Amino acid sequence: MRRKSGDKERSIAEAAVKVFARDGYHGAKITDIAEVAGVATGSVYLYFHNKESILHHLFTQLWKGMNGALAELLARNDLGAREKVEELIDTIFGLFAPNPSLALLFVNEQPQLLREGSGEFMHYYIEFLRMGEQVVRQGIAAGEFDASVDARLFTNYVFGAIRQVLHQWARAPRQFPLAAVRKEVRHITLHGLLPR
Amino acid sequence: MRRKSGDKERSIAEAAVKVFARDGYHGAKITDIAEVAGVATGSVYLYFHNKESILHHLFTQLWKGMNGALAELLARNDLGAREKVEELIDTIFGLFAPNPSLALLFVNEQPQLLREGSGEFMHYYIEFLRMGEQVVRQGIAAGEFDASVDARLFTNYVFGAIRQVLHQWARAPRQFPLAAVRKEVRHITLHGLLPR
Amino acid sequence: MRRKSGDKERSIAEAAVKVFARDGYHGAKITDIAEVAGVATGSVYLYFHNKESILHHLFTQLWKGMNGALAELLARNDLGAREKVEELIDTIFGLFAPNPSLALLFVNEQPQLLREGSGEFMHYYIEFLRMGEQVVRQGIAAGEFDASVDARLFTNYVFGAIRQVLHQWARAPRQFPLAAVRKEVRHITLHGLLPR
Amino acid sequence: MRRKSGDKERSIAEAAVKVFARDGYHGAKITDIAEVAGVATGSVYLYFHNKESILHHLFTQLWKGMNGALAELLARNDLGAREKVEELIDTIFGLFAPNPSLALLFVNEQPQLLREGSGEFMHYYIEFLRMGEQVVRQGIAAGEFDASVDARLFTNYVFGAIRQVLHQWARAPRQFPLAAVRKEVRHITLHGLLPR
DNA sequence: GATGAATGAGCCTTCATTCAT
DNA sequence: GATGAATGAAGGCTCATTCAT
Repeated sequence: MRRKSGDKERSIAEAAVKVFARDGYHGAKITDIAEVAGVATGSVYLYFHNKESILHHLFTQLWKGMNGALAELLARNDLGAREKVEELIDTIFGLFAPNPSLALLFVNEQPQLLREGSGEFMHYYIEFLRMGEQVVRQGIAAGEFDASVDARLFTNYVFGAIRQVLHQWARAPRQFPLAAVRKEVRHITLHGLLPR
Repeated sequence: MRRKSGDKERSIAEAAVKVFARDGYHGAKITDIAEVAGVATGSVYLYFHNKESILHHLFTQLWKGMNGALAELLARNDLGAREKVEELIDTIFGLFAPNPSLALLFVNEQPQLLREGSGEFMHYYIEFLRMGEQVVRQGIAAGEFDASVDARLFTNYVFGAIRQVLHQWARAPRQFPLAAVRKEVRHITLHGLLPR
Repeated sequence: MRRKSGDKERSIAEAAVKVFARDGYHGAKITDIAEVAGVATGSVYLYFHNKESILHHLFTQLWKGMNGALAELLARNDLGAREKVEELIDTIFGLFAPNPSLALLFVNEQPQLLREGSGEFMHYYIEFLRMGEQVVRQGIAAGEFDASVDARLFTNYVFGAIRQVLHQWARAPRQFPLAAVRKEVRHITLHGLLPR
Repeated sequence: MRRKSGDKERSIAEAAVKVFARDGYHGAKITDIAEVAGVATGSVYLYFHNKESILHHLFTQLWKGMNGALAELLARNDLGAREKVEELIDTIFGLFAPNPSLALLFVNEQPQLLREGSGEFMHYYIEFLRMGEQVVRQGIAAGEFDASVDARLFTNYVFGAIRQVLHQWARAPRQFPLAAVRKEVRHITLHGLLPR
């Protein structure tokens, strides 16, 4: 059985993750991506409109996934707000765990993409944050969370924290074992630095 | 003859902050930096060896400042660990407050620079994190902080959180008034999400 | 797909000979070479690493040819030393005859290249001179040549003489018809200025 | 006593000889010449119109000297044609002997200058060759030289030969001691390669 | 006159994108 | 669809020249 053409698109996308992570978006050459993907340079343009659209495709995929996971979580009635937060942290880590390159890409290039402020992924990103805020608000309303916390700011705060920690892990997976990191993050997020 | 003026170097550096923040390092053109600085293109090269060295200069300055502030804080005997943490957060915000562009530059380009893993600023950056850890450890030893916290991870966590929050502020200073943000960050960092 | 054609490399090389001869190496613009070659600017870099390597390529080719011709000559048993010298002079002229631009390039740029003292062509150049000396020494040993002549110096002397004469010819082929020049050079080289 | 301003012009010219010889005309930077001359960059332009004119000045001086020496020689009645040729060779070597850099400059840059075909020095250069031819013709007429020699070509031939030999000497004065070289050149020029 | 900082035109080179095969 | 050679726009950097001091 021959590979379907969808496979080629996927292999280009996967190659792009690696090369973008390794060389940075601007340092990455289309030719290198094609080589890693095992296709000809020109073939990249059969599946993607241009270099930028590859990056956007990756971020759209990524944020669609994060968004979907959070949406699912939000809908569950069997979990309290705190459990949802814990679950969300686990989900995010789980999403990146198999692919450190993806984490590096995510950490390194997201700021640049935000500068432009456009792209399909923005939709998912913004909604993701909004849903995050909602969880916090629900928790506050239910008395589970500290009422003095600003939901929007807190969401950003945690989001940035997790990104940095993911970055450390992706750069040196041995020094920062993911299981430990994940647990620690949950704890800090919930309890802060002061002792109970 | 005309004397080489420190003013000109500074104005180029300041222009670079603006243009790098606006267009990103790779999108920034030396010609634009020169224009914003009010000098000729070639003059940039009287003060900086090349484009990259401008960026490194800015980050070195930045981290020297952060590092110095933290070193000073660390040396003070009149403050407890918690007060030091609070003070540090204030200091960082204070450092960026007058210059949102600097915050954007800092957030956008630092990941790229870390990928290379070299540069004078790295020294200050690494020591900065190390000193951060030390404050946390002192606090734990003094019983001020939760002993179950991992100092290194926590420092990274907070660092990432602050970066993200700064980013939000720099992109929309009105929506995220700095004073409020700063206070909130102190609170979350210390108490976490759960109510006391 | 389009196949990388040896023709294109050759046409770039030939264009480079013309443009280098006309404008000098430093005055020559890659864009002009590409234009003369009938290719796009960027195509030059598909076949050559950079401007300098084009020049080196040309000189390597040139000296490989000169070297090969002399090596062949040296190996022949059917010729005496005097005949070899005569033949060599003819060969050199024959090599440049179809291409005055090549002679100009050779005369104008060789000194600059020697200043650097590196490059693949140096190997062939040095060996060429060494073989020239050897012919002279053989002639002396066989009693064909004046024993008081210093082989090394003589080789350089004649080499310089021929270069200058070639230069004159290349600048004004009409005024210095090659056949006459060639004959005259043979005569002077062997007999000098004084009458027999 | 203060240095006269003529000194400054001379020191720039001398510096230019060194720097041009070392780096080549195109590789030489005005700033470097100024530095070697011990003056400010801008001062160079008080004495020379531009970079090219420095080179032309040097070559004009050089050829004026060569020209003058030959003119003097030509006018002497006490010497035969052969003695004049010998004397001329000695004169040329004598002119460069104290300054190898000048010889390098002369050898390396003359071809480039001839490409342009203009400049005051051309006048002296052409007349120099013409006088050289005249000596040869006088010698032929007097029965001192081989009548079958073409005066013009011979002059060029010898000129090129001497240039190359000078080049070798200037690059490695030890390996090619000037006195020996000079004597050898006289011999070859007069007698050629064949034994008497 | 002297200085050297400032200028800006110019060119080599890269690489995203195209297109003949 | 697939290929990879070909394209050419764009920009970092140099350095001869100028000019304010």
